[in-house]
Amino acid sequence: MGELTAALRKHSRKVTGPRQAILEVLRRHQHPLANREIHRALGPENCDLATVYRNLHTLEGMGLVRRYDFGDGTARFELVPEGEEGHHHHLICQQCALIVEVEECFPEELEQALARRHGFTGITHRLEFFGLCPRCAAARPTPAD
Amino acid sequence: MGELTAALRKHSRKVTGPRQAILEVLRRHQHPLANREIHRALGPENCDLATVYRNLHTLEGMGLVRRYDFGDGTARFELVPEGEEGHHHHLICQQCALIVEVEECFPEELEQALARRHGFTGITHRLEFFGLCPRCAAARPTPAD
DNA sequence: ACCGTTTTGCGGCTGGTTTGCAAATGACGG
DNA sequence: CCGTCATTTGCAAACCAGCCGCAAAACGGT
Repeated sequence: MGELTAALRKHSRKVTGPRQAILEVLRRHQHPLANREIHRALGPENCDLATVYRNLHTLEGMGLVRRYDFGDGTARFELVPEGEEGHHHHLICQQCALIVEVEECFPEELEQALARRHGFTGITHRLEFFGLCPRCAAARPTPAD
Repeated sequence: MGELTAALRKHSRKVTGPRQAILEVLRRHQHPLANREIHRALGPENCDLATVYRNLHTLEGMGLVRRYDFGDGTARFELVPEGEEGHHHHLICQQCALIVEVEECFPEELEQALARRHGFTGITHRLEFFGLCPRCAAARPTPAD
């Protein structure tokens, strides 16, 4: 993939096996993946876990990959689609960890107003939704009040 | 404070020194506090760090305390005010960690629509804002593009 | 093919959080 | 006021995601 090569060149980085393999894994999976999961998908034999960590950090810095935090103490990563700019959020099932991508986003004008009111600049936000997916809700009718 | 006692009773929990002390610390501070900070405020002599962790977990489960995640790998806790139901969010300076409470929240109707569309129930969300506070912005004019 | 720079693998280490276990403590009935 | 029993605490060790240093291996441009 030329895009990877180009991005790496621009940062004087090298096109290595692990890097390509990691992006390939992310390309195959459409959900945020944890370092550990990527490592497992690569085959622990082929690449050290530390290398996975380092590369995701690097790729994130180059904007090829986006980091998500679901609050469980594990960072997850998704491939940033071609020319894609804006971020998106997720709806996560608290039971089975099913992840659904969500296009809703916090209203831009509200965010700007908020920033202005407090004099903050360069404002961003982190937003994730949690709930019980249909499958899990069916399997567990009423969670015992 | 009878509310603490009542809540503890309801869960067959005991009213212990550390528990009261922890709530007292949270009552005095209006910002989310990390376990370590609470421990320090208590005087490391008076209560073990592990106890702080355990109690915050317990208190969270009883709804007396609310957990916040600012994405730095450290959980923070705030006292839930009397009869307070709704949560609130925070605006955090990425430079100096200044925390401002914000009343803006993700639009209820959008969240409901989102849940309905995907068949999710019991939906909640986690939302925090990040940016550069006025002080830090002044101290660091242009973050070098 | 050569050389300088970047990466990798490996082991060790950090910092937040949890757990096992024996001793201490709170709740409650007598 | 005291004994009993479940809960809680302190302590230390275990855990876990993530990070670091270093020597060896891989890459890119010549």
